[in-house]
Amino acid sequence: MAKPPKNAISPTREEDYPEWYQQVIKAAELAENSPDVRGCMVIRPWGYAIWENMQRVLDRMFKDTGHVNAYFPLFIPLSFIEREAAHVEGFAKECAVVTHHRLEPGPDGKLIPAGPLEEPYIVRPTSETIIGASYARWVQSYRDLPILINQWANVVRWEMRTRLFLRTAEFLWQEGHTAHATRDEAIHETRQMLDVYADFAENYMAMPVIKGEKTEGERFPGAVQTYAIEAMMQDRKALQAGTSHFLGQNFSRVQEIKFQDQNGQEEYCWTTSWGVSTRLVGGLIMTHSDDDGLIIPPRLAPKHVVILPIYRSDEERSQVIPYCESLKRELEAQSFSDGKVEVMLDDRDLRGGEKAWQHIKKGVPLRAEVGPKDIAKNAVFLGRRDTGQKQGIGRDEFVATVSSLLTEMQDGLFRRAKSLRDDNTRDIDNLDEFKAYFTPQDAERPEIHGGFANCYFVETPEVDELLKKLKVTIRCVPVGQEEAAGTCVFTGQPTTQRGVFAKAY
RNA sequence: CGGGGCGUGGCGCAGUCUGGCUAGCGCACCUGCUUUGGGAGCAGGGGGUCGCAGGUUCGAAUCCUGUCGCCCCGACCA
Repeated sequence: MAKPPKNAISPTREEDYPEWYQQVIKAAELAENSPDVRGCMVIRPWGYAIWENMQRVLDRMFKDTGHVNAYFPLFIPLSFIEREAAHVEGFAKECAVVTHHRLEPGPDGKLIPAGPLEEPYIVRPTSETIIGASYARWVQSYRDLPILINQWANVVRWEMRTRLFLRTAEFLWQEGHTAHATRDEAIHETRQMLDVYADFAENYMAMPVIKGEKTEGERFPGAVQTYAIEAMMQDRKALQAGTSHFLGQNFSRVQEIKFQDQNGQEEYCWTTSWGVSTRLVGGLIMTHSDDDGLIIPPRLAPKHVVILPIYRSDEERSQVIPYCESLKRELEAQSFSDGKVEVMLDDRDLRGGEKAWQHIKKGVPLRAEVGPKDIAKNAVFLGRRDTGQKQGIGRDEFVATVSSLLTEMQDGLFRRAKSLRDDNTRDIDNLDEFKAYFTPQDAERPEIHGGFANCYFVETPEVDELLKKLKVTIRCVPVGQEEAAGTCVFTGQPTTQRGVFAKAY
């Protein structure tokens, strides 16, 4: 009857990490590839609930830093995108274009597009240009500044190869767009939002990140500076989890976003943009989950506790269910993080084992099994998702400590993720070591290897070529590093620039 | 865009080379009984016309032609 101990997810992370990732998403019912629309995903209720929690927390953080929400059109006139040269270069190859506004029956009875548009629209891949057009109309005087607006939206980028949450043709995100009177103020805004993202990643997602600046080659098309937070996944690859761009006056010049300053001088605004997307859900999955499926940090979990009633007869049921319901109410009266403890009572007609496994795979932090034996002792049998630990605990003690237990789990997940990153980060100062670090033992079936490498470097075409060959990228130059002189690992040239290198998603 | 592969119940597949009874199997699903504290067992049951179109044939999932879609590798991917 008892099955041999087995992991819920197959393959394991060690066996095949990319496939494991797919299977975790499937087993946790987070999302699926749309069978009808190429490259797009269906986000299922459990996955969407995680995104909603992310939204709720971030939205409050944005408002606490003075931002307001607004909404701009899904479509952008083709000519808007053309205005900023680097911007065109970056996005032209992956745009969905709307050319008609009507369907008519064709000769074979099938519908064909009709009513061609005078100027085609593109579906926004990002909204700098369409939002900038509004800003140009709204701003006249320095008194109109700053504009601090965020938009929650979907965007479309016609990607060749997609992966659930990490890169999909359509995805959900927020994009902040701000306009300022001075360069310093805009730079401050850019850095402030980078800090907000890092705060969110570390304190809510329990995902340690490195804040850094992107090199020229990795910059947002049209930006003067791009900052990002970079996280390490369990396969030791890097994930860019959020970006904050200082756009200088590049966009304001081509869009005529200008104002009169105190001296009556006409000036162009300094603008910024910043965003995080549903990719964060992918980051959350790959940071914490194990070979039994998803693990959700409690502060973002849609449900913190699932109560699993156990009974054999109607008679037992009539005893167990009321006990569970009152336990649920008591737990829900407890506060956790910035809300209450979220509890679900799972009274579905399924076998106990199967039911328990479903919640394990979905990453619910705590499972409380309650049967007649527990009730006799006024206790529950508690399982922790993060450590796998299970033990009986008195009901009153459980209720009294649930909040601190969740906090302990949240902190533990962060520490575990940080150890993984720290253990797989090293300073490298010679090229042979660099190559060895990033070269798999078995090229046919690459194993988990490498990690983050901190190296002095200069950016040259030859260096880019070598990195490309190794499939390694410069993730960022961390902010707040103390300046020191070193030697470029690749060219031997003296430099003070020190960056984080890694394979990346 | 170049190379390779695949379309058969919800999912995963066999059958195709060598056309032939009513198109099978596993999982999932439904019902009943026995079970139930880490993924249950037995019995019964529902569901597919074989991607699509045309052709060859007494007969096509199977052969031929065309077409559509998807996947993998490469290229590409702020």
